[in-house]
Amino acid sequence: MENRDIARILRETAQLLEIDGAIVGRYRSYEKAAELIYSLTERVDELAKDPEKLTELPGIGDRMAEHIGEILKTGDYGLRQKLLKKFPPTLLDLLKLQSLGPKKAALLWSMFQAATVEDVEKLAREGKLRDVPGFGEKTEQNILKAVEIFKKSSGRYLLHNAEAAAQTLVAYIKTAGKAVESVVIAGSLRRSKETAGDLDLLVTLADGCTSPKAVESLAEHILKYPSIDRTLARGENKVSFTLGNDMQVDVRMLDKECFGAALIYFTGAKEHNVALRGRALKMGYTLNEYALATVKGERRVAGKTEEEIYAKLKLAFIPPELRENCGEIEAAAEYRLPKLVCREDIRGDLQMHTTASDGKNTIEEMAGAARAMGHQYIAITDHSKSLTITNGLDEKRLLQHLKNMRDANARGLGIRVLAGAEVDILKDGRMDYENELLAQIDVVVASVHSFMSVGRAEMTGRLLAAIENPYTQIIAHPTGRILLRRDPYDYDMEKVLDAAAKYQVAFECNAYPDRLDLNDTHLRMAKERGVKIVISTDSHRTQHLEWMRYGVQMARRGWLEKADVLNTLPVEQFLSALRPKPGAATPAIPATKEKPRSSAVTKGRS
DNA sequence: GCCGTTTTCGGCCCGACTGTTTTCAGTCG
Repeated sequence: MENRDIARILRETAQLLEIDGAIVGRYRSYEKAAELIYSLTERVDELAKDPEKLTELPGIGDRMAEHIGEILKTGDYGLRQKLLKKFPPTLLDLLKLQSLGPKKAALLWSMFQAATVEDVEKLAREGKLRDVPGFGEKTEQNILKAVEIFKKSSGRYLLHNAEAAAQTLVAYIKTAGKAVESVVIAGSLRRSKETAGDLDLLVTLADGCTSPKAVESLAEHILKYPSIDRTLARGENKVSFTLGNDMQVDVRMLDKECFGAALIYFTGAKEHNVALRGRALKMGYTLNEYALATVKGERRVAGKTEEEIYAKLKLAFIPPELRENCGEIEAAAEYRLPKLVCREDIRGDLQMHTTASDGKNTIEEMAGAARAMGHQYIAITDHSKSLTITNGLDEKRLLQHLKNMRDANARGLGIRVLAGAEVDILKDGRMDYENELLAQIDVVVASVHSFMSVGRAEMTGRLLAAIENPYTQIIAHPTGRILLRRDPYDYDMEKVLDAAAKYQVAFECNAYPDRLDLNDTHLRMAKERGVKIVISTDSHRTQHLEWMRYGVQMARRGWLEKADVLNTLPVEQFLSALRPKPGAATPAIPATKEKPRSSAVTKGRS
């Protein structure tokens, strides 16, 4: 059983308990257990073989360990089933509606047996909600709006779209003039999470501009932003609104003395903040968005910078990408946080397409753009023959394309061009080209593009077969997810990564903003097994090469260091670090048998 | 249900804001 399934059962139990009116602490312990398990890199079913291991986890006691045991054994949990006899499962959907929480949902159920979003919408349209205790006309309207948003969007946005929206807004807020000291993007965007649900902006006020009146006029300015659709809240130091695409924006305006505390607070993740506050309390401090202060006497201890707050909490500075309460606080306490890979470490890009298949630019154009970005090498990896929709290359065209890439490289483009290919992994796990041909490709990138729903066992076998093929060097976009549109393929990631480690096959961290694949958890799993990562953009035009930074951000979220990422190496070292081809000549001993092939490679490498 | 250099009981992160109330519960991040 996967951790996420266990976490889901516990989370639903927590929500049902809250609807049922359980005391705060009880449902929170289920919530905390769910969050912990969701973010764990070790498998809970493995850990649970030794019950002591489970109770060593923070927030898991004897009782919770028993419950987890029950979930692993039966696939479900008795208390959850019992609560689902009392409340229908669709009631949990209601919690996704803005302004409707567990208390109000429970009330609607008890008064009207309303259990679905449609039920609630009907009640609101009929004007029946306004008379419910604790509701009113305004709440009724808010619920109708929430239903509308619920129906038409997933409520999340791709990282690069959210970033573009945020930057435009930041530039606008800065036009307020001298009242604004700084405007920074916080929230999940600062953590580089692959999708954002909303934008969090932090505005610090310049000296002499902190009076209520000055803040009021700044809020006025912000709310005149032309793309605003609806103002949600307007208080003394906070404004919230939605943009035309329903993206919610929260802006907090604070004194610059609070900057560090506020930035930690608004960067999150919520779970990280909760854990930090817990640590603060144990040390006799209390932490909020204004400062770190002593519990007794409320003496201010820190607040101006994030660094000083982490330092007072006896923690190393935690980079935003790691702030998910996934072990980063423990690591920071022992000063063993990873030194994360950064964009400047990257020397090459190992997946991109040209006009030979479905790309928009030529070999020379891609090479020129990559050189201009400072890359030292690229692999051009057009699609293979089975992927007809992309104009995939058959054997004859591939041979010609390999020659074209090598010729272009030989002409000297100021960047090393490796003659690669993105080869389809067929339904039965065979590769789309015969080994004889694969042997002639400098960098063999393998990936799945078809039959994505074959089932877990078959998909696992398929990837294992691909990895066992001696010519496979990199597995590209390994889970196949398309963010907000397509789920990852289902397969046994542990098993497949173990095989990748055994056969020295690298996994890709695909930087294409719709993919960002592998995700953070899988990257950590790969790192733990010693599987090396290649960050590639999967560019289909020159502009896409810039997306490398999203791949690096994802790699950082996966705790990767420079040494974990192969394309931080100079080209010769990179090639040596890839899985060696069968019978390939080592640099010292030329293999006469392989002469035609190795001479081609040698030429390519010149 | 978890947990302890205040505690084996009684808390559980913390504050802003709204909308309904007439001093505060619920929701949200």
